Amino acid sequence: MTFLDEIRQIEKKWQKKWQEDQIFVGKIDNSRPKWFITLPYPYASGAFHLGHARTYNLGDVITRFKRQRGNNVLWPMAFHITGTPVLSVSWKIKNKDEKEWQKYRDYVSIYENNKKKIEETVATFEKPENVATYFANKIINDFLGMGFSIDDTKQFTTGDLEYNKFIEWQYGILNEKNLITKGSYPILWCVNDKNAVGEDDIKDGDVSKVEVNEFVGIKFELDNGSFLVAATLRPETIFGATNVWIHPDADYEEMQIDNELWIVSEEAAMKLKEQDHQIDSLRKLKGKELVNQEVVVPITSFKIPIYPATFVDTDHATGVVYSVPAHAPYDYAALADLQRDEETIEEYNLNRDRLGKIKPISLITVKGYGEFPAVELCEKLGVKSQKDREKLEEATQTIYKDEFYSGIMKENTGEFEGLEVEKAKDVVADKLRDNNLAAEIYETSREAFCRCGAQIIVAVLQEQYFLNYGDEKWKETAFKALNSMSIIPEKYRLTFENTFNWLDKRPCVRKRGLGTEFPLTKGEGWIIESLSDSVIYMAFYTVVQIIRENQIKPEQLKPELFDFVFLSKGSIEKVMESTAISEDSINAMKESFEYWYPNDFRHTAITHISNHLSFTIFHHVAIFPEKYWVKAFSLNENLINNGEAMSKSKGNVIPIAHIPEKYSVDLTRLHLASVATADSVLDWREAEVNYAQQRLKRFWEYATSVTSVENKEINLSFPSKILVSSVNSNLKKALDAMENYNVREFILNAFFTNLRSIDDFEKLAEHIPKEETEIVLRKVIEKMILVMSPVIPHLCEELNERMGNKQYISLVEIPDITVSEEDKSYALQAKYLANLQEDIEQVIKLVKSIPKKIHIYINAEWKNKLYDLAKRIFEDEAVNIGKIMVEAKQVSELSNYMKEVSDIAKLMTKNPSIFRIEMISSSLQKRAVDEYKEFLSRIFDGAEIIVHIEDQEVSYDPQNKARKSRPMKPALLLE
RNA sequence: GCGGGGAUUGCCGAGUGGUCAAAGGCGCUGGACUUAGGAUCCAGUCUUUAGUAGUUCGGGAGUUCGACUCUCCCUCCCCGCACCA
Repeated sequence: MTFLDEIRQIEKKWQKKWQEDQIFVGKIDNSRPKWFITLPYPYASGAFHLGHARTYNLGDVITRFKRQRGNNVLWPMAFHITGTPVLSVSWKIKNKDEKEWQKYRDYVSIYENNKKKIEETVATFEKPENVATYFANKIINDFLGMGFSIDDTKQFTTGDLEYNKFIEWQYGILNEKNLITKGSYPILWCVNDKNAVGEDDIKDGDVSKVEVNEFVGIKFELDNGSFLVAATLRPETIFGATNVWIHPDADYEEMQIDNELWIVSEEAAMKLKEQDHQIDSLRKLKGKELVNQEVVVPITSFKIPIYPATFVDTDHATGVVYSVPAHAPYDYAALADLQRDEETIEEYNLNRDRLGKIKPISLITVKGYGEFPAVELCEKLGVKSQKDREKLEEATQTIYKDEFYSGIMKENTGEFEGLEVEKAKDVVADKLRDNNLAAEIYETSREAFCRCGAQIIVAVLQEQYFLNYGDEKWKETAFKALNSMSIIPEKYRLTFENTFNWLDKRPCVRKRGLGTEFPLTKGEGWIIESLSDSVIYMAFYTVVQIIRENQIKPEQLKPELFDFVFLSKGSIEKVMESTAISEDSINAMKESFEYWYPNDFRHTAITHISNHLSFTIFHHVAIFPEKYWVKAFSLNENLINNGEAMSKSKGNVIPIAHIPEKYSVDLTRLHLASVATADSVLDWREAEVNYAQQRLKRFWEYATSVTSVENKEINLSFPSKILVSSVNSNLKKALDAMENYNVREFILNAFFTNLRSIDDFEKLAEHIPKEETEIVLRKVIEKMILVMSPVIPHLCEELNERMGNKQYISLVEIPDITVSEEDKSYALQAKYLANLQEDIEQVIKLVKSIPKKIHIYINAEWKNKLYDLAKRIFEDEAVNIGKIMVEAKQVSELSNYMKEVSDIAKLMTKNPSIFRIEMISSSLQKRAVDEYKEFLSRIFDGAEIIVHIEDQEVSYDPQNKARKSRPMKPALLLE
């Protein structure tokens, strides 16, 4: 059996045991500090992959660590199913959307081999609840299969009726506190379904995003008093309008709109009906009927003609365009076309003279362009006519950008002169609107179609409800909460602050998707938006189990119950009376909430900062008193696979369900948590996983070789002491790292560095009695498995059991580790010897001959004194030889060596870091070398090792090397 | 554009004021084991040298006794920008 096969069995064995004994179920225990961690509940619309595993794995390592440091831990899990994705999946499955079917066949085949079964399962997804149930089950199993120490007894989904009641309560409070406001709001809309659409519902919506664009519809008055409405993204160019373009062959419509008469294209009329206007169609007309009429330009009051142009798209905005040939490439091209198009001039009987006199009107100065940017660019790109769409698009984009960011309004724009285009745009639009010369018109950013085939337009919803995150007091309190929270890593705090500042009104209800009905508009079909229903649900974990166990019905979950349980408002008698829930149940809920809350730690991926996590803070401060605000957010970056983002199309997605067989759980856990810091992108590379596997295997081999060794106290030899001390200080460093939730650092010290210490020790093993090496190894391994069990819990449980312990190591407390002076000294000695060995090796390499004798000259103790002196006086100032000399002269041990002192001082000026090292005394250096002599001799092919101390025991020094010795750096002579 | 993050030795990546020529991995070179190894283990991997010294951490300037680490400018790269989970 291979190593991986062996540990895979072990992993399954322990997961089963943990489950059977329910060891991770959170229960109230007042004897220990509680610690309530949450990770966002998964959205159950598909299988989870390695990227998710990274986040949850980090959460588990931290959770297990906290648990083993004496905390009473609760880590529950629920599932998110509200919102549109699940619904959209069902819809597509039902409608036999082949792409979606294949996607879900792929998902199901992660868990299922039988083809027939796969088809059957996917077929059930035509019901949204089946999608959610199926994947919720799979995901929790995936998680348990990763050994995550989740309490799975407090599960719920956001579709549960009990949860809906909880959300209703929450929105009731938000409404009472006036944090919900009303207004109109533009959204993408399917004309067939009469419903809002999301990215999922739009054809190729995932490939090319569709956005809502806000146009300014400018009203050009006709002689008869009705308005020809031209839509633009650039209202500031109104001063350069030379004429209006109409598609001569297209259909237009005259209509009564909000007490005015407008003429727009037929398509536009249809769209405007959805944009919060009262509309009565009066008559249809062809574009050509308008040609040659005149209109009045708002603000300037110029009279300009209406001309025909075929580039006009009646399905885009209003189908009416005003021409600004100086700054709009299309307009310039169309004008040029028309001016030389005799046939059209004849056909519409255009006034040649007037047409010929139309010249571009420049109104914006832009860096890098002359008077007429559009003319310039058209010539540069070789635009021949208005049919050169591609070139014209490019030119339009370029000019739009350049003028937007660096354009300045010219003197012919009157009061707007000198304004930057970026600002003028809004100011001009405001002026037009204020004078009733313009209206908002919305259009999609590209032509888009719903999956049902119908066109997608922009509709304006009235009576839309918003969460008013812009509310000053709310924001202020949220900042207060943020400031008192831990953000881990701290560097993400700034992102939160930016998000807070930017947050404003946010629509919180929608007409589609699963979710809780909005309590303020019962019966109107408004659903609470699914990010807005997921912000304080951590509180629900604390009571859901009690609700279920006592068979409390959803309708009993009235607001006054939650008021009492969560906010201590009202009296229990009244709550009992109105809800008919028993006193015990109510008290149990209250006790549980008050015990577990607040949420001490919430860990997730950084993508949630700008929405979910920020909302969580906002809603907590709105609902709960300060003592229940979330205490800490911890974040991690994404995961990529061999340098590339994981994606279905690349076929490089690794599902969590495949991890145990493909790698092994503990191997994956170890590698995920140690290969990158939380705040950097983790690149999953097979070669590196392989390395982790080798190290894990090595650890396993060391560990299993000593599980049956009897643990008894013996006298330790020097190498054993070094091992024990370094492992101890490594573990101490590991625990310190965890104080800051630095998991990578933790594992590097607790595992990889320790393993290396053991490797080093093993090299010396043949000089040590076998019994001693085994006992020492066992002692060390025992400590390691305890500290490492949060990371590789399965292997540690197994080793723990093999060592004869009955208790789950996952529940054994990791004690504080102290590093004694002795430990420190051994660590320094070990380092000293390692450096010494390296130095010798280096010299050997250079001389390219094998020495018979190696003389080691250890420095005289006064040099240590000198280093100490320098350390003291030059803490943060430049090394000054004079000062050293003056100070040294006053120290009796140094005053005899002033010549040498000055030599070393020179060295110190050159390299001020040499004296900042940690040192051991020369006698300790000697002792260490003596202890190590035998081993040194062995690695250097039996060379004789002769130790000297400068000024004391120098029996042989033909090259006067002893003088060159420095603390921690003995001089060498090889012969 | 705004906001955030980043640029490290052949590659991937640690490191955030002094034991830094800079962890670890990969790759490469040599060795061990070997009549096989794409397996495993050991060693080496900027230049130079009896353990020294020199030049390096996107480019430029500055702060400091001292900078890969701090400040400013420049160049390039990545991510987010809302109603979507």
